[in-house]
Amino acid sequence: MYKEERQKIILDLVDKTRNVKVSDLAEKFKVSEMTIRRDLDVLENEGLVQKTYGGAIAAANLPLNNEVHMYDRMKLLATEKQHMANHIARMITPGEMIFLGSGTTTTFIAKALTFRSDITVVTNALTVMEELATNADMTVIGIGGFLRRNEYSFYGHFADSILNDLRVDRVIMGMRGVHPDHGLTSDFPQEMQTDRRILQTSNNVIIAADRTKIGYIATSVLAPLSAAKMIVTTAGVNETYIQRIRDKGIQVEIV
Amino acid sequence: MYKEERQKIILDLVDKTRNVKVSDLAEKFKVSEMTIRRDLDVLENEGLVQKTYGGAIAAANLPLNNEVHMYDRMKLLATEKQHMANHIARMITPGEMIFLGSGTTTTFIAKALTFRSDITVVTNALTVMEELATNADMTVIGIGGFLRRNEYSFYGHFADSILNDLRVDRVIMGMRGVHPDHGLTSDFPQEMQTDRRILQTSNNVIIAADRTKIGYIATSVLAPLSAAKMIVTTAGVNETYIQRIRDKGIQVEIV
DNA sequence: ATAATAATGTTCAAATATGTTGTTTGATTG
DNA sequence: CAATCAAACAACATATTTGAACATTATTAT
Repeated sequence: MYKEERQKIILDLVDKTRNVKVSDLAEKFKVSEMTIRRDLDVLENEGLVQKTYGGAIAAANLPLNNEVHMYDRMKLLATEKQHMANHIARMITPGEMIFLGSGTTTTFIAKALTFRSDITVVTNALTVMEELATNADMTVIGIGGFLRRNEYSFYGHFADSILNDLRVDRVIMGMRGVHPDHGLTSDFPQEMQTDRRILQTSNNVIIAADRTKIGYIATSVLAPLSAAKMIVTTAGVNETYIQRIRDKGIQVEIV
Repeated sequence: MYKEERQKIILDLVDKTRNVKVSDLAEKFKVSEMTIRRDLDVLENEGLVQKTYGGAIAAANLPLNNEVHMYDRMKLLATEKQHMANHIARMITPGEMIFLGSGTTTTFIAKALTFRSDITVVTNALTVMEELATNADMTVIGIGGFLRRNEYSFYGHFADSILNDLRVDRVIMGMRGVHPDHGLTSDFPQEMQTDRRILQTSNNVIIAADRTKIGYIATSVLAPLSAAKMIVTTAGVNETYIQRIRDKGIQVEIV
């Protein structure tokens, strides 16, 4: 792995978790802590993260004149996700009952669905519930359970028991890692059981995963790739992975 | 958590609530009070807060943004409910597992509980989930179900089935009507079943009902008064009703 | 292949974050 | 206003992290 890749992944992690540890990263990438520090130095100089004693957090403030790059990147990432979201939202036909998972993209999808009153949305994402509670008027079913704070999602056996009784036309969820051989993986083992149940509530599963997630292998294996019917990702994705995923009979759309 | 994050959160809190206590912060972040003082020193040196004896307040020179105004205005309008909320919040002892229903007052209670990491909160209120997801760190269990939009609550048989498996130390909920003879009544028949289950999850039920609710009879009869252990209401309430409620052995507190 | 360059690893003294203790300072109340 | 008690602080203790300097390994160019 090149240091550029590593740094990109670190940046993604910081964006997502808001806080990383040097020791964790060193272990994760199997490099010395010194190397991680040097990576963080680079990222800090580009204004992308803020180093702390022991690790780093997301950059404190918006870029100054010379660092417009970062702003553009953020905007671009947001636009890409927005794009994916709109694309997926257009697939949903009147009368459908869909499940929406947690994550930025699915929240965008919820936003795109607010004017649709002819569908039913089931979700375990607090952000989706909020969006649809205030700005929409379709039927919304929330999945209860334990609150997972940094993801704003609900999981655990209470969630599972509701999911047991549900069957939906379509499942739409994000995924931390999508790999041709290792399948669908996530970062939070505690939510594994719940995520698996979600996948089982329909055989029409759409995975929304931007290009950084394709080829990535996270810690918890949720299901083989065949659990998904379609992967929606963003431009610039590694084509080799895409080919191998398509070879497995999974539809892939790049938007 | 890094000190930078902690300081950021402290700053947010100061902005939001106008004043923080060293002891509360130390407990919330599980660090020593000395550490909090050092954090406040940093923030004070940056001109972001002003230290006081026992805590800190927002820096005097900071322009009051709309949000703060809004908060203050809300607080002013809802002083009575705020009062009730604080009163009830103080009853909750460490280690307790409580149920919080939906409504303005219970949302205020949630706000008052954000500092408490030693309790578990079960709720069917979207507003409570939001509040506790962003500003607190105790265990939160959400009750799923159908979303009731104008009340931001969840109800229905999915909710019921989770409630079936739960038993809490204390139930705190609002009530549309509280009458000595007609008992506890609500306005939304569809939620009746769920509300009844909620009442059954503990025999320590506290009803928060401002003075306008006492003596009122709404359309759906949920339970006789004896389902409640205590009614908390506001000054100016009709004393005749209060007497008759007390005669039934229900504790009444007027705050 | 060999040299040149870049990336990464290693070591260790200095720096940092936090806790602890004993003392001082400030607020409150009879 | 003195007594009292909680809060603040200074000073020290400790565990962890850092970064400069140098060593080693990988990559690229000649």
